[in-house]
Amino acid sequence: MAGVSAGTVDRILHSRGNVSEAKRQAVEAVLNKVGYKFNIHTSAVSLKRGYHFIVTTPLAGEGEYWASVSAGIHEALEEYSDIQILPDYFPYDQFDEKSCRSVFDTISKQEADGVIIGPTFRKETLALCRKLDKKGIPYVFVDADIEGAHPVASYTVDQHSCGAFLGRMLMAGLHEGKTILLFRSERRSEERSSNTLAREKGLMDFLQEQGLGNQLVQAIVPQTEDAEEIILDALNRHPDVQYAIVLNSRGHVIASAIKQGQLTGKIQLIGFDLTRKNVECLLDGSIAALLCQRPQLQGFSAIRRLISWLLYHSKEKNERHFLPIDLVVKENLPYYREVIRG
Amino acid sequence: MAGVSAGTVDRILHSRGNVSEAKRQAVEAVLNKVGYKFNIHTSAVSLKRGYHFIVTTPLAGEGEYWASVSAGIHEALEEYSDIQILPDYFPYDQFDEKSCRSVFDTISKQEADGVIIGPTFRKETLALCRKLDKKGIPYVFVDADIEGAHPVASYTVDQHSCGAFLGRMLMAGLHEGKTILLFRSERRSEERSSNTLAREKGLMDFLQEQGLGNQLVQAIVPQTEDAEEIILDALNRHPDVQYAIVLNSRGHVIASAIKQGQLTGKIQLIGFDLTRKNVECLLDGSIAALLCQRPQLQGFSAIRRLISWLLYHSKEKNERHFLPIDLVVKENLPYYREVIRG
DNA sequence: CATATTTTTGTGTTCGTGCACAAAAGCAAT
DNA sequence: ATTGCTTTTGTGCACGAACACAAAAATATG
Repeated sequence: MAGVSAGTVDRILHSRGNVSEAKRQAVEAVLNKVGYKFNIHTSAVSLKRGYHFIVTTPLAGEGEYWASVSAGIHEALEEYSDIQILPDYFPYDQFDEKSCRSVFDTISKQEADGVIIGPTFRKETLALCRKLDKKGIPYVFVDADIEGAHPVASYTVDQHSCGAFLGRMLMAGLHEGKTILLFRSERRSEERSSNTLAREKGLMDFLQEQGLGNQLVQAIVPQTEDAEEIILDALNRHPDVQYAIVLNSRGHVIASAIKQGQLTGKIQLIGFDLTRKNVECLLDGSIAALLCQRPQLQGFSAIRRLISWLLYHSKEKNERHFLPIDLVVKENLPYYREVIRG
Repeated sequence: MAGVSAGTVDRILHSRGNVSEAKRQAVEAVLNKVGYKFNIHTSAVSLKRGYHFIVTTPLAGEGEYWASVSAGIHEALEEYSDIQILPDYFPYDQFDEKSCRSVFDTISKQEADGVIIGPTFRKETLALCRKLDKKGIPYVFVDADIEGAHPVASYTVDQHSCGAFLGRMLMAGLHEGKTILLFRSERRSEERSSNTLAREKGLMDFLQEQGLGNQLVQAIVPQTEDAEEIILDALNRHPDVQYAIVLNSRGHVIASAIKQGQLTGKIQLIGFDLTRKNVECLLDGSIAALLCQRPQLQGFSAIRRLISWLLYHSKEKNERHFLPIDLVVKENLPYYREVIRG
């Protein structure tokens, strides 16, 4: 080292103050010259403290979308196992505003070093974020971004592009005089997830642009017991349908109706997300293709970002990361299982 | 700790011997109980040595396939910058066996702690691997695997599935009475890359299976100056062509012929690999879609694996990792740029 | 039994980092 | 110049890991 003691260097690196200007410059010059790089891992060792992370997302059963986010979180904790992190899961019901509110309420009373939020309800999420901002607790969004909040980062997918991507796939395969049947859930517009809405807009915009707008028809999928019957009915009412599409991860519901009606192969079903049920349908041919986000990468990245936020000194906020959109069919499916980095 | 000194634990962890059976068992019991996890980063600090890695792949210009592999290697070195690694690049000419032989010869004379090989020529690669085996130097394959060698791991793509994937995409979009035109390079079969051959087989098998075998015609792309003319000629000779396909990364060559002949939009061109030139064609519409491997992930994973091989104690060989195959079109392209983990 | 040899075990130092505390230097008031 | 206070700087220890070396215990040889 050039001139001073380790203590002084430490004060400079952490900007703890009480350092003379002369020495500061001298040390910084040396740091630059030798290309000093902060070592996050030895730092973690030396800090010898643990971190408490809160993860709040819609509740997910095994094999569902949010379970993959958790899997990514788990992988990151494994990868960074030299940094002691205690994750605490606070799932909420994505169809119940009240559940969300009460869970977020509990969270805002917790002590935490970082929070990962998979947001659904805008108002509730903003309220939580305000409280976290006030406490100075960093948070990261996965799957969706909420405007007006100030997360350290967000890891999402551009759903509008996602819809356009679907549009292109449909356009590429659509035959003369054939139509596309869009299945949508029964819920009112305000109640549908913002992701689904954005996908729909992306799709519609694309089809309009390409002059295919009038080749799309719609059908409603009810939440009731007789859904299958109603789906089959819709399919039969539209004999020209070549493509059936679903903009959320419930494509397998349509798939079972298709299997029921022995329409497999006649109708190409395209859905979203590599959930276990969808994968099964992809394998048996009742779903032709799935558009996928990378939920695991979202979870992985979120943890990674919180760690670097807490341990690094540079603190710039509001990064927006858009992750890739993948197209998965039977042939490339085996290689999409749980891959973050090979 | 329970009973013994740090030195003894150290001897046990490294199986350095000279430890009494009684203490060994006692210590191992404690390690299990407290869930001991080796910390690779502090280990690297205290080892205070650097590692010398050799990277040998076909020579790549900026924006080409192998440049992405290097980018992934670079990212890994950045991520693991607390472990001192000196990479040494030894590119060879992928179309010249002799160049490869002489480069591999040089490599086998070098001192190295690990080697990353992007293989092309089977015989030359096997010769190199034998020498490395003898010296006990670990090596990893990227992009392609060579049978008979004993790499620590390989990070490749299942090219047969890749061809089948392409087949499915073609089948989904092919109209009645239309054909597929496959452009292939002039080289003799033995000289074509094994990846390209495997893709071709995967594609052919799929089309046969689906009864579409007779809808595929072929044309040769020469390496000469008048390639464009010949390509255009082939396209004009086959007025029924809906899809043009190229199984290597030279799709942009066909694309410029298509632009020249003002056939953009009339003929759907599908190629391989997100090289800079191909990306440009994707953006201007002359290429409809690209099937992509994840060269960056290959490079990243290779470095990562060599590090864990050198620093961890468990040493199992011959892992084969098959990475995903992605479909990229204009709409999802922006999100595929240089993503390893967001 | 004493000594030599081998095997087993413990200690001390190192790395990069964080932090508490001690030491030194600077400066003002007496 | 001495005292007291603040600002600046240095020292020592900790963390988990690696390794050289010293110390102690066990065993062999005379």
